[in-house]
Parts: sequence; C-alpha cells; structure tokens
Amino acid sequence: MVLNLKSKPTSFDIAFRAGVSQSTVSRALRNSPLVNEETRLKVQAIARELNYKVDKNASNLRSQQSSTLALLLFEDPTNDDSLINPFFLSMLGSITKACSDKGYDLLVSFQQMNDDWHAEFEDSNKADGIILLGYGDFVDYEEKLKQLIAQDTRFVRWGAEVKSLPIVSIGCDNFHGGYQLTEHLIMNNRKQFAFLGEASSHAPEFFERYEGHCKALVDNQISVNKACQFDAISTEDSGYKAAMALIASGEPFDAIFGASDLIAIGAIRALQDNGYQVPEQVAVIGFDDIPMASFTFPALTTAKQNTKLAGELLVDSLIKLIHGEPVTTTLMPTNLIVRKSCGS
Amino acid sequence: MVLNLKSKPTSFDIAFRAGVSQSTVSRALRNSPLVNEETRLKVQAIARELNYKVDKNASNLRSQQSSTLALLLFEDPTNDDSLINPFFLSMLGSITKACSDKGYDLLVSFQQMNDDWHAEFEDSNKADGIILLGYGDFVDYEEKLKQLIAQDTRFVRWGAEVKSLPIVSIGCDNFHGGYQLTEHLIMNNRKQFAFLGEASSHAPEFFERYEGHCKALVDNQISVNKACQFDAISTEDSGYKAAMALIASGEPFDAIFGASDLIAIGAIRALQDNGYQVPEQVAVIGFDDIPMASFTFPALTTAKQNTKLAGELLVDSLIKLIHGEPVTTTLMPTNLIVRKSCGS
DNA sequence: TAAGTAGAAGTAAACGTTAATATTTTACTA
DNA sequence: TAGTAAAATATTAACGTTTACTTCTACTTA
Repeated sequence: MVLNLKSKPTSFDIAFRAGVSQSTVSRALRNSPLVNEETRLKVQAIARELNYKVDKNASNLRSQQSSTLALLLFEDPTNDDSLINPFFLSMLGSITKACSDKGYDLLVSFQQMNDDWHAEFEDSNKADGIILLGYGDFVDYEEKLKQLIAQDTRFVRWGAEVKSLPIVSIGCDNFHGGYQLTEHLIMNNRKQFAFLGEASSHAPEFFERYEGHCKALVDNQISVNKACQFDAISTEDSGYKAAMALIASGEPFDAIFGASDLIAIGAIRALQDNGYQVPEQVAVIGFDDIPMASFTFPALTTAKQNTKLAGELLVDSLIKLIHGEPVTTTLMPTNLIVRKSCGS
Repeated sequence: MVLNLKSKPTSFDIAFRAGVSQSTVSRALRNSPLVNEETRLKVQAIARELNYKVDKNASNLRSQQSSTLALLLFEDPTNDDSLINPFFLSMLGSITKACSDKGYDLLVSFQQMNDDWHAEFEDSNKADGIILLGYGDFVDYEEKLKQLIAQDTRFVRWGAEVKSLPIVSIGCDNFHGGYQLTEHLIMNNRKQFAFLGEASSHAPEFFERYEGHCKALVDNQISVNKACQFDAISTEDSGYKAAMALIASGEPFDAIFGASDLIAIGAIRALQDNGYQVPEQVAVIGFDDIPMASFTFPALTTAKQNTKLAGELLVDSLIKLIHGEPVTTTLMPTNLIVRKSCGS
C-alpha cells in the first residue's frame, strides 16, 4: 500500500498510518463502541493530524441519508428580484440557526414556480426533507403538494392549514391575529374600516386575517364595507397603490388594516403623501412585526409572528417526520404589539 | 434482472425499461453527444415517467464535484441569538439568488467561532467552495484563513482586503464611504464630530470607515477629537450604549458618525431619549443602508452598500476560482444616500 | 482441558453514479 | 465484398464510505 501524499486523505491513509483496517477507522471516527478506546484515540489523533474529513458524498451514499434539510423559498412571482420580504428573511435566519443547533446542514433555494421543485431535493438524495416557505399560493400549488405526498417526500410547510390534505403545516393564528388587531382598533374608537390585501383563498394567510377582521367587526355590531377592501400583495409598493385606490374610491375610512407590515408601511406613505395624519385621522395596523415596523413614523402597531419559535418548530417537526415520529400541525399564537400608528 | 418496484428508481431501472445499458442512461440524461438522439429521447421519457432523479451523492462522489457552494455566516460572538444583522440577511438573500442563477446549490451555515469551520465544508466535499461572510475579525481568524490557503480551499470573503495574504476579498470602499459621509456632514456646517464603532484593526471595516472619516476632517482643517470615539459593535443596543457614553462624557458634539446603520439607529434613540433634536442639534449618519434605514425618524443618511451586486460578485468570483480562472479582489463603490438625519 | 463467549479487529460487499476502455453495429470506401 | 472508420452502445473499474459477516485472540466456565 502506497501513501497518498498530494490529494485529500482518505480513510485508507488513516488506516495505513494507524496500522489498522479501514473499517476500523470508519468505526473509530464515529465513536463506535465496537472499537477499543486506545485504538480510537490513535485513529482520531492521526485523522486530526492529517486534517482528514469524512467525505460526505461517500458517506451519504452508503448510509442513504444526508443530515441535510432543504429550504425552498417561494416568492410572489409578481415581485421583481429586488428585495426579499423581510419577514421571510427573518424566518430564514431562524431556520438556519435551528438547523445548525440540530446538527443538520441547510440547503437554501429560491424557487421558480414552474420548476419541478417538488422533486429536486429529496429525490436526488441531497436532503432528507424539505421546508416549504412562502406566502399564499400559486399555479398548481396544491397539485404539487399532492405529488410530494404521493412520492412520500418528507416535508413541512409554513402557512395556513391545508384542510384537504394530510400535510404538516406550521403557521400562526392569522384569524385570531386579525380579530385581535381589529378589536384594538375598535377600542380606539375607529368606526370605518378598510382592509388592504387580497381576501380570497388564493392568499390563505391574508384571507384568514380578513376573516378574523370581519368577525371582530360583526361581533361589535359594525358592518363590513366590502367596497373598502383592496387587493395587495406583500410589498410596500403594492400597499401604496392599494391605499391610493382606497383614497381615490371616495369611501370614508378612519382605520386601515394592512394584511402585512409591508402593505401597511406603503399605506402610511400613501396617506402622508395625501396629507392625512396618521394616526390622528387614520389609524393603520400591520401584520408580522418585521424589524422595520418599530422604525416607521409613526411606529407600526402590528401582530407579531414569532419567527424564532416558528423556525424551531418547522425544523423540529421535519426532523421528527424524517425519523418517522408523529407530528401535528401547529398554530402559533400571535402577539399584539401596540405602537403609535393607531392612536394609543 | 429484476425490476425494482418499491424504492426509488435507479439508473438501472431506467436502463432495463429502455433496453439499454446503464451507462447509456447516464450519458443520455446528461445530453452527451455520444448517445443517439432517438435513444436519448426514449431514455429521458422513461426517466420522467418513473420520476427518476440522479442521486447527487453518487454523482458527486464519482465526479468529485458538487455544484454546491457553502456560505459561512459569522456573527459577532457578543451578539446574542436574537436577531441577525439585517445587512447580512440582505447579503444572504442576494447570494442565494446569485447561486441559483448560476446553477449552484447553496449550503448555509452559521458558525461558532471555535469550530474548525475552516475545514468542514470543502474538505468533506459537500461544497466546491466557500463564501465567508461576517463583520470584523475574531480569535484566530487570520490563522484560520492561512489554514484555508494551505489546504488549497477555494474561498472568497466579504470584507476589507487582507493585505498580508493572497485572498480574494469582495468589499466596499469603506474608506471612501467614510470620507464621503463626513464631507457631507461638514458641508452641513457640522463642527464637532463623534464616531461610534470600534476603530481598531480588530474591526477592519469600521476602522477603514474611521480612517476615511478622519481624513476628511483633516482635509478640511478640522482636528480629530479622540475622546469622541466610542467602541460599539453592530447592534442597535451597542449603538445606544455608545451614544449614552458619549453624552455622559461631556464632550461637545454636533454630529455622530455611526459605523453602521444599526449603531446609528441606536444612537438616535439615545439622543432622543435625552432630549436632543435630530438633526437640528445633532446630525447622525450611518453606514450600510439596511432596509429600515429609510423608516427611522428622521430617516437615516447613510452610505449604501450594494448587496445585490456584492452577492453576485462573491458568487461569480468563487465560481471562477473553482474553475481555476484568475480572480482579483474587488472594491465596490459606496453610494451616499441623503435622507433627513443630517439636516439636508 | 475443551468448549464457549465476549471483545476487537479484518474482509468484502454494497451504495448509485461517471468515465475509461472495450465491443458491437453501421456506413462507407476501395 | 472485404476492409476500415465512425458511431453507438456495453463492460467494467473506480469514487470513499458504511456495514454485514467473518476471523482471531483472550478469557471464562464446566
């Protein structure tokens, strides 16, 4: 046996130097109880000395698992490639941390909606499981989820529960959040409400917030003015435009529910550009509590989604799923964060 | 040969169905010119039908390359695990996109400083190269960079050029940015300057900004008051504390240079908490142009680092490096973004 | 003392590809 | 019509692990 000098060392190199077989090296490095303490120490010392690292491809191939999770991030297709929604960026951060805490690597990927993303990662054995992250839905989404299920792909998703399919979802209680925020507006003596954000099943999260919003109104004997609901996707720009449309409509309003912070921020800007006083004339609330929510002027009252917890839940659930343990869909509570944008 | 029904299909399954050898399948799927058009189409059709995906581990193992890049994100060790610096989050976003555009996967990892991170990814063949991202330096940083070089690891880093080592760095022109911002403050008739942020070689980026700042002062016959420099790391909290220390020191000042936006934001809060008018009494500027910089009150004047371009450069450079092409260290210009926090 | 049993190590067969080499088939030339 | 080059496909050996199975030693026990 000749010593391999120039290229990366393999377990055979370690074995040769340690005077043991290669399989013993493999066992020693994984702290197998099958190998003698003394031998283990010697092997590990040599491995360290040669700067040896187990080849993950070989290892994964042989053991048929990768200790890697894949995160697929969907963005709204209408959103250009300028900026990622800060809320998801924040989720991304917490997921990254949770993975590393659990000893998993994380593959991150932005998805084009038309890709056959549903197959890429798990099927090619690059990842043991998949986390799906993104607002709303899009063409063939449910269809692709079904395919994932049919292929036995292990995955969890962020968002509203999909009642029609046996899928593990982690999401926040959008309905209750919407209810809570609206109640808060009512307590602040607001009478005429507008909702900016798509209120249809195409945007389940926004829709649930809208339903919570409406329920709170009805429970307080306030009628819902459908003419005051304007579609918007989760960008500042879209919020700005929706608010402009609201203003142009001539409908009376003294409170705006932005379906997301970004929408609310855009709305505030539109209001101020048109000479409205926020919150004196119009109260505005958002949803998410993205970092910049506390820096707007006036600072935004919003429902906080706990991204740290969400990331951990997502990762934990997926790992359990991979291990074949039972996992349930979880709804996280939202947290009302009162700042200045609604008067108190 | 028996057909494999239950588990994932392999190239043998495809070969069997197509009535060709397994190597032909491999070639057909990679569009090798060595295989007949008709055969290729047939093989690809069957592969699609069986939902076959090439096993990346096997493929990578055999071909000895992974089409994967690793991103190592270092955070300041004193920063607790609450929030990731939005600037890096933004970089992360653009790097993710750039990778996907180039057909590379991206492994993301947060690093503990004491890990032997320098070896993990490339040595274990999980990634073809590494992107290093993080502010400042820390224990043994240079030492570890040397090890990376010694091991022939392909990597690029974000940050100030390391003059002592042959390393490809992509960074922004911190010196010029510091100069530019300070000039702007001087043009606004500010006379007494404070700098919040560590000004030593332990924080190369901050130090360069500080040097640019000082140069601008000297060029304008303003003397540098060392007593007005207070250390801070890049968090809002740290900026708040540094500003409090500045106020407590009794030194006179009418302008604060925050070494990063987060520091500046913290400083503004400290000033306002102490009854100072920003920008009337004290002008404040930051550095980075993180998303929330435009939402502070008053909105922050700052030097924009183009994260989109930076991400692309980082990824492009690394890929070139992997292909053995020559790559040079690049300094990106910063962009003065004038908002309200310095008076005009 | 022979047989049985841990404990520790070795041997060799996967894992699913790619690629170097070998073989067959086809098409064309002399 | 044999002979040859080119095109297409097949065979087989890696890639570097993990792991089922086998072997060897030393010690216990009847």
